[in-house]
Amino acid sequence: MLSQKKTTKTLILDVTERLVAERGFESVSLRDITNSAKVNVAAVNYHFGSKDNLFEAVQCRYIEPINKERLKMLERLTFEGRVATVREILEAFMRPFLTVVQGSEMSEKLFFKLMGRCLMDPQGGLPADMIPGIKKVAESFTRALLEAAPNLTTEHVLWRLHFTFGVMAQTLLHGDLLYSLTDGACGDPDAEDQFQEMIDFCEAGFLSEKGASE
Amino acid sequence: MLSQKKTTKTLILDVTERLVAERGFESVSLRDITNSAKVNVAAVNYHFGSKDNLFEAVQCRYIEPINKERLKMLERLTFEGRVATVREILEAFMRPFLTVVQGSEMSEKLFFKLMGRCLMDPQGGLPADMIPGIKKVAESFTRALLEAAPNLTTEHVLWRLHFTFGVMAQTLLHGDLLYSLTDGACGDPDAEDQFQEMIDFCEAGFLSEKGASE
DNA sequence: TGCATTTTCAAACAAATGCTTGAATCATTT
DNA sequence: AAATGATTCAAGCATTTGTTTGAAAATGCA
Repeated sequence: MLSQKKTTKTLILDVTERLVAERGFESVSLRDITNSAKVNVAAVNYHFGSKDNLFEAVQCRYIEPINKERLKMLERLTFEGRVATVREILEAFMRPFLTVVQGSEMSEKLFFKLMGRCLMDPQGGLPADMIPGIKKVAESFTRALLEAAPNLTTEHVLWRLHFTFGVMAQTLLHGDLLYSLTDGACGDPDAEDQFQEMIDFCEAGFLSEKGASE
Repeated sequence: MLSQKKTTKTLILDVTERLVAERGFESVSLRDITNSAKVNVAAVNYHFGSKDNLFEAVQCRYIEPINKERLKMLERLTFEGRVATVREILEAFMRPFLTVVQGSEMSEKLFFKLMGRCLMDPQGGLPADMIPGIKKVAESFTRALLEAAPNLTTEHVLWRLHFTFGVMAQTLLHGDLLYSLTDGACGDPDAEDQFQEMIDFCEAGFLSEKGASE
């Protein structure tokens, strides 16, 4: 059946990711979760083993699909030895946040906040089983960017990927701030618009000739 | 006397900012602080009133001087109607982190981490008496950037300042990550170098013609 | 149906949390 | 020295924290 009753386990997961998105990992207690989900406290330890494990599950749930989607997009770009542009690569790095949110039942705003927290707060270090995936992403994108901008040293590509990461995390976590801060003067923060703004900014940053080997 | 014994109050402040830099606000307890400072638990409430007040003091201690220095640098740039360049303005926005750390007795690494936390974790919302200063900085820099890049709309300047903020926070908080991650292949993260890399990246991002009114 | 497994529940656990108390100690001034 | 105010201290406060327990309820299977 399509609309079967939610199991306790996924109910806990859903409530947790909502609370974490709103308040951050460190500010969410087990009681906050179980009260909000109308579930017994012991259920968390029964289904997940511990609070830490629950938080790991929350972190993996979307980050893993996003990393897979990133690699898939990148692979398509570099298919049969084709050299992708910096802009295309950055798009492959960022757009998966937009595509994956549509497969979830969270609102865009909450989803982005949750992702921002996962990027900035990685609870107790990154979950161990996520690390290989992350390394793969970092390596693949670094390599692709080196080919796309051959006048940049590895060092510079790493730095600029690092900066791109900062732009992304900041926008995910506080992308709604600009809108509320300027009483809407800064335009409706439509996700696709924000996305294009980020790409514009980071592409230009990447292609800067300053400091590049001339 | 120049080298008088540290008062309990500043001792607490020093230990707190070290622990917060290392672990983040939410993960530091009163006992962590008082044990590490070899001071009675009650001393915190006696000298600061509450844990929240102590954290506010930690946040204000350096951010306020930094914001003052930012405004001073900006004012010097725009003296007598002179129009500053985007690069000069970005430098005025970021360099104060470098100048203020030299006046402190913290290590650069810890200081940057602390600043990153203050920017990303603002504990319980920003301290009330910091908000006017922050607004002043935001307004002044937005105005200056609008003059420096007259082809950009207010909307775009706000977005790009926002992105610049992300680059800065990410680098402050995780600037050491790149170094350790690549086993030093990414070069010694000398603060001045990092600083120039950030400026290069953000200047180019700011000056991007994509999306600007042509 | 009856049995076995899975899931839920109220209750309690020890540990840690921020904060307060009232007496003791220190410093400064008269 | 005496008195006054500022500071330190051990001890305890009430809550909240994550986790465990053992019995009840629900579920799946024979």
